[in-house]
Amino acid sequence: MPEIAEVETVRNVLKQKILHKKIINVNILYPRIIESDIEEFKTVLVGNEFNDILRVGKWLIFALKDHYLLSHLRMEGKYFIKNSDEELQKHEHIIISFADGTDLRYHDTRKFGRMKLVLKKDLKNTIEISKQGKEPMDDSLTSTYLLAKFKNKRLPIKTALLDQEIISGLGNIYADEVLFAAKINPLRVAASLTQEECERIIISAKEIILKAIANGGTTIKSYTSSLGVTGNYQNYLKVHKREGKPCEVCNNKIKRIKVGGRSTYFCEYCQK
DNA sequence: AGTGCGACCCGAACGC
DNA sequence: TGCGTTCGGGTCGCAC
Repeated sequence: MPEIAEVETVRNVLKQKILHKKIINVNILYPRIIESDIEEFKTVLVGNEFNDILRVGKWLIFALKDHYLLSHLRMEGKYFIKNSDEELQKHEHIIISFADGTDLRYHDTRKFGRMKLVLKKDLKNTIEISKQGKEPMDDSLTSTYLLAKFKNKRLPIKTALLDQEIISGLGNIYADEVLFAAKINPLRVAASLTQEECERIIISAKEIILKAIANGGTTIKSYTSSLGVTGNYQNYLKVHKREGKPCEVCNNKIKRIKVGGRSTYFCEYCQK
């Protein structure tokens, strides 16, 4: 599933491929992905061009003339660049055609991804963007900030790490990896964490996310990177999808449990 | 306000 | 083999 590192990888690759190309057609095969009015969506895009691609948390933000196109990949959203004469594949739901004979195709097996248009001046007030918390690589993500956010949270720290309003961009894979690196049990009540433990979470999150971005993200069963880019970070995962395998630190078996309805992998000896 | 859970989807994994 | 069932996972909306 695309988390912050995967979205950043997609952003970097797309920036090399689609900027400043004139959009000549938009074909919407599965309208529910688009939360804006469908006709307005087409009208705004056709004749327009992408000038830049930004990112906030897991949201990709395509800059148009007066609008931003927000795109969330959820679990399985991918973008492909193909020649316009190539046959449509199953699960290609949104086709944006450029004047140079290529397409940007949005592919989403589960149809969970979402897109919407906002006026540029409204971006910061858009609920999806304004609610995002601090990103792992943001210097203003401090232990004091985390401590305050966790103060009234009675839920497990694992669940709190998935809350995009606290830390923006972590998903199920990196939340497990961060807790392992920080040596914190995923079931600990968020409000019980000390400032020192919050510090360890931040240090681990920065390290893991930066390394994941440097490696093009993680390629696992449910998320094969698009655009021919294959991430390598799966080679560095310490706990995720490693149930029953030995912990690299203490050699005990990695456990898998459910936390807040989500699969959670951890080492019960290293993470207290 | 914080928390928990079903809904949204469909391919893969599983059970028989 | 082949069929039916269950599971997963980010986020939202709703109930408590």
